Amino acid sequence: MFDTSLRPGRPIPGLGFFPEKPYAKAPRDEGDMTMLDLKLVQKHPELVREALARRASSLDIAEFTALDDRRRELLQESEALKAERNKASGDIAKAKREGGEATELLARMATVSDRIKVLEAELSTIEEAETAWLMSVPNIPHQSVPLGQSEHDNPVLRTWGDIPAFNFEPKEHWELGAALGGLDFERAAKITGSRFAVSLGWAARLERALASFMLDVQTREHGYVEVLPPYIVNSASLTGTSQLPKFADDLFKLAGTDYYLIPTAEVPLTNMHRDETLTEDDLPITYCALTPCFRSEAGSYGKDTKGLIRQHQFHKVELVRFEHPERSWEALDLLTRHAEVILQRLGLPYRVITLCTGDMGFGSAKTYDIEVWLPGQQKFREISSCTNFEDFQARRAGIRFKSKQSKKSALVHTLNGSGLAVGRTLVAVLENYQQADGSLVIPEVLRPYLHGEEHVILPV
RNA sequence: GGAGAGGUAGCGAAGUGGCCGUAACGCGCCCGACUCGAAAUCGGGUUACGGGCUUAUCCCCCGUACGUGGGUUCAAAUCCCACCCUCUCCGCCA
Repeated sequence: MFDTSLRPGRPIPGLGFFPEKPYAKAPRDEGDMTMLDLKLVQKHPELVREALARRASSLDIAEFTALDDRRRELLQESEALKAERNKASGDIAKAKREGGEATELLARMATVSDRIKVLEAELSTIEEAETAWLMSVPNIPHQSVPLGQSEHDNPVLRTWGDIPAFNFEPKEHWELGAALGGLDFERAAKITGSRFAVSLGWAARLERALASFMLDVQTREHGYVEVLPPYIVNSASLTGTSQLPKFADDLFKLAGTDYYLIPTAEVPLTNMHRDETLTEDDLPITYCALTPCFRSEAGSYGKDTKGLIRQHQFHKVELVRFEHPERSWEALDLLTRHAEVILQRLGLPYRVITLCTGDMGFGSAKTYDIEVWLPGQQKFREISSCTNFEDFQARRAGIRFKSKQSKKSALVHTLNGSGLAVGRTLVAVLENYQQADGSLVIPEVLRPYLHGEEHVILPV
């Protein structure tokens, strides 16, 4: 079975946020570091500062604590006034019922109410600033994450399969796909623009077969519940999974609406349980979905301009897990294995790398990337990214669970990973299964999905 | 797109300015009594979040929340405005 010897150490309690209720309690850690996540900032600024430094974040913690001190001040004054007003309200009601007058009280309450309005106006300004600050703080990397500046510092965790030796010069997938009449980039550019592709005939069928195969393995063998979610989501969902507010430029927004095309099924799947309190027995909840993904690819001009590697639209089978905080680290290992199985069955060589602190995603506590070997490029290329967010997304999205004993609610841990990116898998199949005569052999596991087809032959 | 109805605890639902929001009433759920055990019946309990206090996730005190956001008022579930969602009917549509 799987090698489960990988066991990251103790997690650091997450630092995160939350759109509507930014001051929720953090889940209990195994140790004694029970505290509000804000208190993590307040009581252990050195821990947070160090974590931010590791991610090259320039956020100023003093700025935050100043805001928070002011917030408490305002809150306490306005709450005291509200208590007074509530009490006076009862007295006024009583006086009126008894036919009396309460002119003096009414006058004082008018002043009190005005003061409350002033306080609350300032309070909401402060809270806005505080939330903005919190929203821009990346997650704290797990202590097992290697330090590093960029993708060049990501250590290889393991490799699988042998790099194939070709007795001819292997072609790149776009060349092969075009030659075999399955990929048409020129017409896609006419229909839409650059970074789009038309698949036709065998290529379209092969991609559909790959997607079906992936879904079957994940649902039947790994127990994920198949979901067909909306491909369009609102800004609250994107905030929950942390694409917003910081990464709006990477998204396609529908003009005149609050709607966006999904950049990944992670967004609808994770937001399935936004603002819900689950029961402990519900966990883990595991979903998978095949969806198109839409990305603007802003800032990647000139990269991978040819072929299917970097498209504005691609299909992906995504895996999402909602886990008990005590089990999320073994779940990350499991999730990664679930993605790897697909490549193993397809006979595609790959390696797993651990993203270093400088290369991790914004909300990630730890990420493993799976990279498949592409003979045409003579390179390993990312085909899956498996991440444990710990409570980072759960805090923003308000996803809790109630434990039976303590009756207290805590934040769940969320994880996701591609299982796999379908378009890139097609690329890998093309490049790894190409033959000297320019034809393509269909991987055995896909043949049942293709009515037994074994080859794609070069058209005469 | 047009017309109408609605959104209050886990669910159903009452409440139309203060005496009703730890929210009536019913269901569910938890504990107890009765019972050999169960059902039925009877009694009790059962929102979340924030602030303060605190070693503390207990207790206690205070605040907030009736779809969302504004407004009127000393006081809003209740009155006014805008928006969102659900349902019914009509039109249109794959």
